[in-house]
Amino acid sequence: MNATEDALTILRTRSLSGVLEREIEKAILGGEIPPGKRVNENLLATRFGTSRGPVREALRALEGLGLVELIPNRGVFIRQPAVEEAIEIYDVRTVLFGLAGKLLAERVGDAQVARLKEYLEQMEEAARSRDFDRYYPLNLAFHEFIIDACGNATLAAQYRGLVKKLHLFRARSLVQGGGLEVSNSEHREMVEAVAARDPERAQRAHSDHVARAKARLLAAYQKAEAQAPRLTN
Amino acid sequence: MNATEDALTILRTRSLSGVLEREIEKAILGGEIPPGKRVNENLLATRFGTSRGPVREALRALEGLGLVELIPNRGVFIRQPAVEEAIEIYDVRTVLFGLAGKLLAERVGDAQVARLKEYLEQMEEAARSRDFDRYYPLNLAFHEFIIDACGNATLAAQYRGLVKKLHLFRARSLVQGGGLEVSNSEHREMVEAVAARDPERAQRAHSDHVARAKARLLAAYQKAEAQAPRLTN
DNA sequence: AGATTGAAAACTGTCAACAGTTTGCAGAAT
DNA sequence: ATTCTGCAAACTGTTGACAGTTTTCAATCT
Repeated sequence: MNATEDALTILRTRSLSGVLEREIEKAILGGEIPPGKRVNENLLATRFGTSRGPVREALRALEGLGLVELIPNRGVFIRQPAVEEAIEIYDVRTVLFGLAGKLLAERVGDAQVARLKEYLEQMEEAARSRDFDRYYPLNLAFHEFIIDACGNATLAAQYRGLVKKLHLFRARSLVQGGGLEVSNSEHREMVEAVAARDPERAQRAHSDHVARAKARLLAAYQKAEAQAPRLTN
Repeated sequence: MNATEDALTILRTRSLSGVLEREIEKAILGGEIPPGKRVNENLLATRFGTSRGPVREALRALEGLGLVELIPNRGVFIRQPAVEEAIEIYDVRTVLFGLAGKLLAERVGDAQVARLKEYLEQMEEAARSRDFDRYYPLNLAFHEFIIDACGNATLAAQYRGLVKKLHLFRARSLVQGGGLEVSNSEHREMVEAVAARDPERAQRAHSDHVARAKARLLAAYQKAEAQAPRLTN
């Protein structure tokens, strides 16, 4: 039953170019194809065992997501956001995440609050033991949970698109700058505001969290720039 | 010179599928292809004198914009947002436009303030004389100006995408509900806050403006629903 | 040696055709 | 009369090939 069900769902939701889109996106975000580089349609086609048609369709979809850029007669290139664009993205993320916090506080259920507190405790424990490898995926899941639970699919889609673009930022290693404890005290305030069902406070807590992350990124970036100016070219 | 320049720029920025994308988008937003209807690839291809390849690429791009939906083996369908999605979009627009107002207040120049006041006066005049046909494009240009002048291209792209989606909302005639004078007093507060270079006040004024537009839409929608429930199915 | 030119190779843009699926319809069975 | 069945038409998904452009590289010239 499992096998047939799988086959059915696969066939129903297939669309070669759809699969290709996800697969190519994975290759791009995984850094397999370095930013700035041209994407070779033939290479991708042979790699996935298809013709160039579906590959081109997938690339056009990725262009809409802002992950690649299409230059006529030269091909598609992996986009490479400059600092300015990263800042733009952070500003937009700030208000989007704030809205997510507000909406969540308006509709959150007890079970969801429990989940949030669970995440919080696990992250605090990971932070105490300086276990970054454990902290990072928890942090990701925590934010994903909020974005999903706020109940606005439009917001979720836009937010996820921004995060993907941010992954192409060349100095994205700096995005993590800021330390675990600092970030976690902000998480606590977010959860408390949501648990109190206080939309306004939750909105402020959530947007402040991203705004501070932007400030941390900027500080780390300027520091790195001073040490190795070549990074910024 | 004009002709050669035109030809050059056309050739440089060409890409048949890019042109097709804009053209098909125009056909969709213009209501030529009604929401919910399937788009016939062959028809579009013959209409524009191309083969189906570029048409398919353009449709995949439009799918990314959220204007059409792709169902495997059945084709692409014009999306038809429900009220719930329209509400979602308004909520996101609210915070995006608020951010635009804040950013604008932080960076606005005297010339831009003058332009804003110009728009305001023209709109007020049109409102006084109940000239809706003159008011509507002015209102559109006013909002476009703010979105462009705020200096955040990421925000502008997202905002424009949302507005396009809203055009597919079946009861979009209701979007205009609310009256010219009400809306214009809100415009005045927005411009004054920006002119005062008060980011916080500008953010509130701008987001309140969209939030009130959402409320007006909802009121008009529920009223229409009570009169003709079939609209809501 | 370095710059320049020209041809070949590689790659993108587009097309027409074929395979497989869905849809519409006519005829048969109930 | 209505439902079911099976066939035909229409349409989507995908492919391979061809045309035109860009890139690479070697031979030539300064």
